[in-house]
Amino acid sequence: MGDRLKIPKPTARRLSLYLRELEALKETNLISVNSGQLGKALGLTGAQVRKDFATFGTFGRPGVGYIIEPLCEQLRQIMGTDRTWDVAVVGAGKIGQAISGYPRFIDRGFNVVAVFDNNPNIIGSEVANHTVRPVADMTRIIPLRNIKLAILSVPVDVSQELADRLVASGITGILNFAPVRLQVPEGVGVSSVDFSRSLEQLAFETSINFS
Amino acid sequence: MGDRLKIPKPTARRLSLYLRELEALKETNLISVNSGQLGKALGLTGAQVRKDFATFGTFGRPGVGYIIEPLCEQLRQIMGTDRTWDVAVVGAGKIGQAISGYPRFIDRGFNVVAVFDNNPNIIGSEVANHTVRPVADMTRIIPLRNIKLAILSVPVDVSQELADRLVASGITGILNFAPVRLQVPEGVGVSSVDFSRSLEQLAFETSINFS
DNA sequence: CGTTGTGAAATGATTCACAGCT
DNA sequence: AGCTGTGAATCATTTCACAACG
Repeated sequence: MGDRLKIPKPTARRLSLYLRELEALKETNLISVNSGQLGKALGLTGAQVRKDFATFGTFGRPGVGYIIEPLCEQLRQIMGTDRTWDVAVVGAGKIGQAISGYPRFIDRGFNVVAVFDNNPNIIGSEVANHTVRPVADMTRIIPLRNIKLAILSVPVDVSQELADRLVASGITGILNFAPVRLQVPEGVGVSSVDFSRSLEQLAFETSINFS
Repeated sequence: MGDRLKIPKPTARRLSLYLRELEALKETNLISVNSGQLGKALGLTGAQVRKDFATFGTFGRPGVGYIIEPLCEQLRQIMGTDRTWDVAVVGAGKIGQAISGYPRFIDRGFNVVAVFDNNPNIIGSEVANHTVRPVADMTRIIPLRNIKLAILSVPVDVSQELADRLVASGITGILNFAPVRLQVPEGVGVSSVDFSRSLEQLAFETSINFS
C-alpha cells in the first residue's frame, strides 16, 4: 500500500480560498502571482501559501511565482471539482428552497438534481425547476443517479434519521443545516452550517471587545 | 490595565457546542455531567472539555462533574447570550428571507428587528413580519435601535460596500453570506457562511477517500 | 471512590530564514 | 535579482497523567 498523503486540516480548508482568489485574478488577465500577493489577498503569509501548495507537489517557478491558469486546474483536480457533482436536497422548507436555487453552485461544479420532502403540501410543487419528491423516493433515486452529495435542510428531530437513510442510499458527503452533530460511519463526510452558532460566535467576539 | 484573558480560538468555537449539549441534557432532567460524557457527545476528549472550561474559571466538582444548570448560565454569560441581541438583515433575497424567519434564532437570544433591501420590487413587502426598508434607512435605524449584529445576504459585488456602511452605522459583528473575505476595521467581527465552499469541502473529502 | 484542574509532554501548525533554481 | 521549496525554530493546541479535592 502506498503511503496516504498527509494533509493538514487547515490546508484543506484553505484550498477553496486559493482557487477562488486565483480565478478572480485570472479574470483580471494576470498570468502569474507570487505567494506574497496571493497570501495578502487572503490574510495569509507567503510562507503559508507556499507550504500549502507544497503539500501537493511543486507548482511554482522560482523568480516568477505561480502560473495562474494551470494552478487553477491542479487545484480543481486536487479538490475533486474538475468535474460536476450531482447533489440531492433533502428538506424543501425555506432554507431548502433557497439553497436549491443558489445560483453559485453551477459555476463551482455542483448541480442540484433532485429535491425531496415529506410534507404533502410541498410534494409535487416546483422548487428551482425540480418537482419536489417524497422522501421515500430517495432510496431509489440516489443510487439510480449515483448521487454522492446531499444537502440536508430538515428539522433537527428528523435529521439523524434522514442522514442514516442518505448514507444507506450511497451518499458520502452531507451538508447539514440542523444544529446537531450527525453520527455517520467512517468514510462519510459531514460539513455543517449552523446559523445560530455563527451568530453566537459574533456575539461572543463583540462581548469580548468590551471586557 | 488588567491582563486580557487569553482564549484559544478553538475553545471559543466550542463554547456554543457545550451550551447546546448542556441544554439538551437539562431537558432530560439530568443534574450533572462529567467531562468524559460531555466530551463523548461532542466528539471531544474529557481533558479537552476540562481545559476549555478551566479557561474561564472553576466550574466543576471533583468526584461529581459539572452541575448543568449553573454551568449553562455561566456559559451564556461568557458568550454574551444571557441577553437578547437585536439583529438587522441586509438583503432580502431568497437567503435573506429564509434567514429572517429562521425559527431558532429567538430561543438562542437573537431577534431580527429590521430587514433592508435595495430592490424596489421587494421594498415595502413583508418578510418575517417586517416591512422591508430601503438600504438608505440603515444608517438611521441601526444607531437609533442600537443594533450591533447584522446578517449580510447580498450579491457579492455589493457586499464590501454594504459592510462598510454597516460598520459606519455602528455594527460590530457581521454574518456574511457572500463568498468574499470582507475587510473590516479592528474590533468588528465577521463570521462567514459560504455554501459553495462547504460543498467543495465535502467533494474534497469524498475524493480523498478514493485516492 | 471518582472526577476535577493542571503542569508537563506530545503533537500540530505557522513562521523564519535561506540555499538553490530560473 | 526574485521567488520558490523546505528544514529548523517558534508558537498553539491537544493529550497525558496525576495530585488534590469533595
